[in-house]
Amino acid sequence: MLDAGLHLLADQNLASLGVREVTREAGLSPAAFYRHFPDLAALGVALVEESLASLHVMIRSVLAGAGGAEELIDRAVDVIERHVREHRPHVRFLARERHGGVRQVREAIDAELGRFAAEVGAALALQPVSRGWSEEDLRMLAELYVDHMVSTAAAFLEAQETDPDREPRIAATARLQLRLISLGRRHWQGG
Amino acid sequence: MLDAGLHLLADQNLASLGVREVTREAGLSPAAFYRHFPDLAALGVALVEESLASLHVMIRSVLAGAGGAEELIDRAVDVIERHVREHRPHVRFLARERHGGVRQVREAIDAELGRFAAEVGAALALQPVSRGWSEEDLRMLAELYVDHMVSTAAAFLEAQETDPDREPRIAATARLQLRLISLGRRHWQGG
DNA sequence: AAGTTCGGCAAACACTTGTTTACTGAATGG
DNA sequence: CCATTCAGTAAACAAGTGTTTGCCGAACTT
Repeated sequence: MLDAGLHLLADQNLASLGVREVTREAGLSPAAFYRHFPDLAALGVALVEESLASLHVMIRSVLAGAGGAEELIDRAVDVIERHVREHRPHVRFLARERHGGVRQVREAIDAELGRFAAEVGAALALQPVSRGWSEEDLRMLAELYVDHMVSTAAAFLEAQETDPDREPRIAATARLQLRLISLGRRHWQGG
Repeated sequence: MLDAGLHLLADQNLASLGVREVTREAGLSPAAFYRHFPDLAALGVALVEESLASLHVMIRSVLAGAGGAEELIDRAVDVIERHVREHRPHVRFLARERHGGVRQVREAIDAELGRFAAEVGAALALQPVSRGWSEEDLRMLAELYVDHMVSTAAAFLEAQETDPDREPRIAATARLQLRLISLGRRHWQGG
């Protein structure tokens, strides 16, 4: 049933999804839906959780494994690109519903992105470059990285669906931007 | 009729909007809708144009007027915050439909954001800090700024609607991030 | 003054929708 | 072996949907 919903959300958004539509796609009767969810919003929240499991795995695989800043940047962009390709429906769902019409879902996504930023912040604190950084500065940097990751993922998504030739250019741009941020980071002093 | 649509899109998204719904809100008969638009998608595109007029004004008011990097950053964040407050429905519409379910609208928004980036890039090229920058580097910097502006605007939007106390913190974070980017910019050498 | 466009209406068409109800078979547990 | 939960069904309900059609008055053009 989650799969059916996710499939329909390829070119629709949650608020315009119908109970009957979902059950039809899943090959079930309309009433069957209510055996599993009270609402369509509930189905949405379930999809958020499903989507973020894979995201957490991804972020760890970026932060783990050492290497200089350059290697880390390259690996990050590669991982994002591959993740979007391999989990397109989930990523699309997140991009679409992050500012979508269903409050519960919006809040679930935002809360989880916040946890992401915290995780990234903790990882940044361990790097030598961050010696002497205040909590606030670390947090703002982590948020900058997360926002950048989200934007990049969304750009990959759109490119993969409409014009795959644009993909390398997006990757190149993202790498340059990360390099610039990392440069600013090295010269940062006090908030 | 545009106003009626915009008002309904406060807690709905375009794909789940109905012709009858719009005309009812506007105090007209359903058939009247088709006198003005063939589709709901067309109404969406019209709203995009309406929304971006005010945005263009905003961006010029940031780029105009000289001043050091610090003043420019402060003014940019202020202008964004005020713009979101004064054009909330339009901004919400853009955030929601940027990755929404209606292809035509998505494309219209993306095209316009691209033009934004070009405009910002041209303005950046005039600043002394950008001497020796390649076209590609300027473009990626402009995109970074535009993406950051979009993220910040979305954050303001959510904060203003759910918990206005968070607003100053968002502004502070955005300023720090812009400062860090501007730092990276000063130390940039060659792509 | 005659004609034409413009923006509006009511009514009708055939569907689709969310949700509830009462019912059914299969698995599960004591 | 009996009871209970589980996951499913069909049928019905009232209400809402997109779109077309034919009609109408006002405003503009010539």
